[in-house]
Amino acid sequence: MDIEERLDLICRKPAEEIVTRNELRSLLETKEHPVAYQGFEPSGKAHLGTGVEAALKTKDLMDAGIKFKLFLAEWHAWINNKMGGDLEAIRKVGEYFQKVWLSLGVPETVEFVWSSEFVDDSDYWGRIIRVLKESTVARITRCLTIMGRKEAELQEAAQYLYPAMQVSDIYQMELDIACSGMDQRKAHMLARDVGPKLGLPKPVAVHYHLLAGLQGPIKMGGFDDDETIDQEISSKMAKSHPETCIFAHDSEKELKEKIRKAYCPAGEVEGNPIMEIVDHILFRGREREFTIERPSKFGGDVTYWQYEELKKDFAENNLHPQDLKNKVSAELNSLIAPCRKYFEDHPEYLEVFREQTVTR
RNA sequence: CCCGGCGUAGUUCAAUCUGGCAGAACGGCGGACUGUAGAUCCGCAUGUUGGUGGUUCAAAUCCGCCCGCCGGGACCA
Repeated sequence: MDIEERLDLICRKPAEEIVTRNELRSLLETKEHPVAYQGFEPSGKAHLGTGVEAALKTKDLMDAGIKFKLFLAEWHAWINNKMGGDLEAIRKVGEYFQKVWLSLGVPETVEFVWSSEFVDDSDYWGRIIRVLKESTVARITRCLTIMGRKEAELQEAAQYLYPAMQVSDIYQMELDIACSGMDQRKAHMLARDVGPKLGLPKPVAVHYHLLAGLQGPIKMGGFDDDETIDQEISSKMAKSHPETCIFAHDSEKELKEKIRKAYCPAGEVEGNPIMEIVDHILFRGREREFTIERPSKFGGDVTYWQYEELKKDFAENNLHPQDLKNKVSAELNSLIAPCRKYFEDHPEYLEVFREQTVTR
């Protein structure tokens, strides 16, 4: 695989923003196996974003020859009051997440890293203090939205530690690339701003699209100054709203019912969660066969090879939402089937969710 | 430890002062309209009023105690 092919693989959808593509190219040119990571707060069940998209993107980078670390940020989850702040439960959810990703195709050679592995390292905390000393309170405050909380929920002083910890994580693991959803970009920008001041390299950032919840667009505001990004974060699929969130191991029945109820206005592509799934999960910018079965009275079966063709037909009302939904249900069903199967065979990993109430 | 505020439907809150059938909005569910969903229209259900004891014909409401959350203060050799 040459550099351009590797570059395309890394930048492939659902990737949405690369900071910067040129830096990524020169990284690939100068380093045989750059190191990347993606961090998560273990909390709640994995869904199409935290499970499927994360696994797809991890696999892309690994296929492109990147050494990949999946980081399970137990302490961050604790600060963010996930799983009731119970580190024991958080750890169990982390083990569950490992199985989700592996079942969805992440190669076994991935490295799992836990934040508890280096929280007793003074270098780690020393770097946090150095990051904080290079940052103003205002700057850190603006980063707090990476925790996915609204202003009213940002009341605890411990939360101010969070962005600096995330920056310190990047250097602790000696990463070249920080990969995450668009909602984490402020942490990576902080690392890119502060790192050089501390004599540390700027990480390349790979940010992927946040899938909308099945309810469609929500205008909440307050997550980003950029209106498009703000809407993307506001509307994202969230485990706290299970009826508009497809979990990585939903039953076929649950999956179909959720898709059936999903917001999907005919002819409207923007803010359409079903179209987002087609674009970012099913096509992902590549050519493939995508055959939609239709009764002959509605035009009979139709095959698309590119998302752009499908998008054009949908926008011109030549493709009805109902027919598209049927296809998306079937595709997603087979995509998540291995994950569902894994937890059918290993139900013990789901026990942690039995007693716990869902936390955001 | 002290002072104050608060605790009511899934959620945000009203009703508390002045005791008299516990309500609204949003959300949810069902139906109509759509070859999906949403929107719209029609209809339905929201509940141990934090717990407990008391006063009263009658308590979400008044009184006692307890629990929890929030804010402030005190303590800090």
